[in-house]
Amino acid sequence: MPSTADYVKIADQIVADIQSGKVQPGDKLPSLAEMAEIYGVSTSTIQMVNVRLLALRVIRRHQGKGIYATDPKTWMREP
Amino acid sequence: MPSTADYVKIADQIVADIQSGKVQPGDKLPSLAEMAEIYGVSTSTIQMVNVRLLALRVIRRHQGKGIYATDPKTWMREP
DNA sequence: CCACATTTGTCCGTATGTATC
DNA sequence: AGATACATACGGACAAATGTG
Repeated sequence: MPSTADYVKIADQIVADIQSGKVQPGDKLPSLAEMAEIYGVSTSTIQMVNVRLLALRVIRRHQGKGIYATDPKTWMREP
Repeated sequence: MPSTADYVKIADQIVADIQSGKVQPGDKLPSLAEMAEIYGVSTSTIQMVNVRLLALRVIRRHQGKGIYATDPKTWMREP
């Protein structure tokens, strides 16, 4: 049984939080350091989460400001 | 002008190579070490490329074997 | 305008694990 | 058993953007 990687699990969790409305589009997510603390991983792992979520357009990053949730309507989806 | 990151440029180039037919679905891509050599970056950067391309389903990775191109018809796309 | 702290952005090197050949 | 190759995670270094004082 191939267990899912931490960075995929964390990314999926964030996706679920936005889809459920727990996190609203435009909301600022915790900082890199805070997320590393929350999920018990390094900031490097959180960066992989961000690369994944950015490719899917689930988040937008603004250097020096923060990371923000987008509208699920704009997400990438299967063909 | 925001300069694009290396890992995004490399990922986009691989996407273009598949879309143009230069790389066919099912083709094996160069190994991590070879790609790092080809593009003049570290294997860590190539891993970021893979995280991005995997999220978009442009590649499939098979541990111990290699990395393979998928059919563009199965890629993620905008809504 | 300048100095500083905070935060994200990118890249690198390394260690360890797992799958394949 | 050994070599090769991908998979994941970590820590560090430096840059760039922002906000505050």
